[in-house]
Amino acid sequence: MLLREGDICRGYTFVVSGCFRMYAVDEKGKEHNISFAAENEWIADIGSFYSEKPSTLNIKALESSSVIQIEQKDLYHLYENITKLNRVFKVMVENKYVELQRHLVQNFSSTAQTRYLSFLEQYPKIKDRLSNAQIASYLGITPEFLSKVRKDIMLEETGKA
Amino acid sequence: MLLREGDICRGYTFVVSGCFRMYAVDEKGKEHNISFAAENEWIADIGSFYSEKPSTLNIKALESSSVIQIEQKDLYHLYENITKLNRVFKVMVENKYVELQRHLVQNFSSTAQTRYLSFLEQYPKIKDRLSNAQIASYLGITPEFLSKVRKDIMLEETGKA
DNA sequence: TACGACCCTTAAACTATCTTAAGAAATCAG
DNA sequence: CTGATTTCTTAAGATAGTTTAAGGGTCGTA
Repeated sequence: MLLREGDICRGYTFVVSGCFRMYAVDEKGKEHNISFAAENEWIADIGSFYSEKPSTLNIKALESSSVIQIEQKDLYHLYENITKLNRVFKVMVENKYVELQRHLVQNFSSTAQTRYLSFLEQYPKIKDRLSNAQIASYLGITPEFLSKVRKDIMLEETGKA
Repeated sequence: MLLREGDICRGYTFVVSGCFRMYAVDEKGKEHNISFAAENEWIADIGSFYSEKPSTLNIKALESSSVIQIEQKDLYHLYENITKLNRVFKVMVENKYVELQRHLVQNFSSTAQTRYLSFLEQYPKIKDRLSNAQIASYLGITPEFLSKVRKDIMLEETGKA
């Protein structure tokens, strides 16, 4: 468990090996995955990190993982000394922002099947390592319905071929 | 029309009077509202602004409005001279980020009725100025269904009272 | 080898939301 | 004030997704 709801996100985490998910818990106690991070990716609650306010999200390992954490003060220190690094993180934040917007729009513009297909494209590395429940939570559907979606896709493919 | 999909968002807009919406257009041509801005609020595609990459969003007036636009170079110039301003914009970006996350989670954790009720709380100023179609687009439902949601809420209230 | 735990799939019944179509209400131009 | 245009509501039928429950596969453990 890297981050718990209510705590302030005090560092960026670089995933060396393994896999993490960032998720929110709603009023009914259900968990909703917002994003994943596997090898060579960064993860953090950017909102909490930069505002230094308590996070509403959780970050948790899905496999036994090893990570490198960079803390706020060290990062800011590096920012000052390495101008390029500043830009790297800036671009990363921008990308996460745009990704979040895309996720939102896609979530109310397309059907679960379409969302699943674009999930497969977007996360080719981890799609086979995640349980059905994790993927379904990211897509905003139940694991049972994900099963059906997969079946329908298979039927369509074999039907066409 | 303040920003058109494909253009780079080159400035922040401060709404003096009137009202704007920021929206995305999906593959089927449907429009999905992401956020609104009325008097004394700022609006911009933050992703495009800071990355200087083409926007995937549009910003359009809902009423005849008057605005003040601050351009990139002027803003960066002000950043250097007024340290406090830097912080003001930083906080604004953080808040928008968190709002976007909340919108996403809420969208797949709660029913249309719940979402509508929290929309009313969140946008008390503009809730009466927006057409049904605009509100429905923000909630991710059809205007017809919004009608029904409203009716159901009324029925529940009178039923209880 | 067998057993239990866990996850994935299937199916049936149910619910939320969409689509279509029509009528009622509000807005606007002449 | 009247007709035209747009927006809002209502209702019926269709679809997407959920819930519940049951059965099958896989894997670790005794």
